Amino acid sequence: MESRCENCIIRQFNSLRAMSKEELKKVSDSKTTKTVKKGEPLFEEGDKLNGVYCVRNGVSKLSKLSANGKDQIVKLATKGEVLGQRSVISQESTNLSAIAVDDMEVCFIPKESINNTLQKNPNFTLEVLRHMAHDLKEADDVIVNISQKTVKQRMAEAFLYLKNNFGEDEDGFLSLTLSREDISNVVGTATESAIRIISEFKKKGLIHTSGKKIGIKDERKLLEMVEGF
Amino acid sequence: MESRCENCIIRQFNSLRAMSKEELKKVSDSKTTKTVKKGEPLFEEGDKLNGVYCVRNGVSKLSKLSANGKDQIVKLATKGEVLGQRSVISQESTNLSAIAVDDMEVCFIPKESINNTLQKNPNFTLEVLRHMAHDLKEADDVIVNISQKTVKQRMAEAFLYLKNNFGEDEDGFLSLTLSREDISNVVGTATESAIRIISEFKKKGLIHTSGKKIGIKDERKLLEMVEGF
DNA sequence: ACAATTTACTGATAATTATCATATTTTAAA
DNA sequence: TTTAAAATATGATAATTATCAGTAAATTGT
Repeated sequence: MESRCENCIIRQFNSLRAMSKEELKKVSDSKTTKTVKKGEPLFEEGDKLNGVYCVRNGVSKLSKLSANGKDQIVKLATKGEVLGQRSVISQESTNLSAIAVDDMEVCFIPKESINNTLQKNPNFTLEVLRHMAHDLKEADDVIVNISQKTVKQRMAEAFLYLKNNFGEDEDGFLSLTLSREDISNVVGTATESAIRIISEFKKKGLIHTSGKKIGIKDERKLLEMVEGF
Repeated sequence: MESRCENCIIRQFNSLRAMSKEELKKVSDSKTTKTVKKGEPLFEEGDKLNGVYCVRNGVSKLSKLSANGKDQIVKLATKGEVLGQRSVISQESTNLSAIAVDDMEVCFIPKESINNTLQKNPNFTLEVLRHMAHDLKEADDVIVNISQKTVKQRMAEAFLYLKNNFGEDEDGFLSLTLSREDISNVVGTATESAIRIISEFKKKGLIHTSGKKIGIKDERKLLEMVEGF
């Protein structure tokens, strides 16, 4: 496993690619590598972050606790994504928790390295800005989806999203296996409702399951459902 | 009315304050001032923007059309806010429409001025980044609110939001008067449902109305409702 | 000032979604 | 391996919210 940022392929997927060689060296010297086990937090809502986390492996859910005690998952972050940027940039405590959905391997980069580069390298700043602009656009889409689509449509969308972003295994199941509760927290519905819809989709031949694993059977019909047919 | 950016107070509220004198002069020379009448669009979903709009006066709703034909209002932008930034930065067409809720006065700043400064002035880029980080955080809050709160709670929240962000007039009505439909599009519900809840709040003495104007009567109870009591 | 149009409102009802209760299966721990 | 705990599943029911139909009020243009 390569341990120098200069040679890390992961970098190509995030804003760190806009750093200069020297900047990367500094980052690499200051970074630490951590493993986080499934279910453990990288950080929690309200924490003040002393740096960002670059995901090398595994998946993390970014979620926010609501007043009624339910979590809402706002994003699923995987290989190449940088977590905690927003908090470091705005120098506020995070509004989200990051919890490992898989076993993860992450690099922790102290905020000093980031802030330094932000102030000196406009290319890097611009790259971060582009990423954040993209995230914001996605967030707008999520808002519209949640408020204008039915739970059934959002469930269908969630499965397609999981397929497109995390792929399938050899047996045709979604590579990322979420608990029913996590699924309901992505979709923004009660766990029982999510389970019920999974059963319904199964009966209709849209998906198949095996334990908690879910596979997509009829992508077209799922897509039609999202579109509202 | 001052027409040079260098002397414009509005600037203090947005990222333009991080521009240098020379940069501001260039912006000022290239900008054009427009008035937009109530109901008219600044730009529409899918447009490619050739610049950003700095709001001098009035309020604009930023909304996105959903598949079922309803608009979702994602943000209400007022004096000092810069619209279209995201689109210009990511060089994509906008995902949102901006429509005047009031008569507006805006300055249009061609994207060249912005892009130039973004590449040369890290302070400016960082400032824009901070703003975007803030917007993203707010978007997360909206997501959690919509998915975890009831329509009634979101209505209560919307009224408090309008009071806190746009204030009240001499008679105790919210300064920003939205149509019932716009309110429902902010909250993410059917117009009839919004109207029904307004009637209910009125009966309970939480608000009072006069025509389409709405005033807050019992802020505390509204707050309690938002919190879930 | 008046007709035309849009917006606001109300009731009845249907559809969607959440909640509670409980059974079953799976997973983890002793 | 057995037991306990957690996750999944399903039914019954209640609560919430949307939709449709229709009336009243307000706004706009002439």
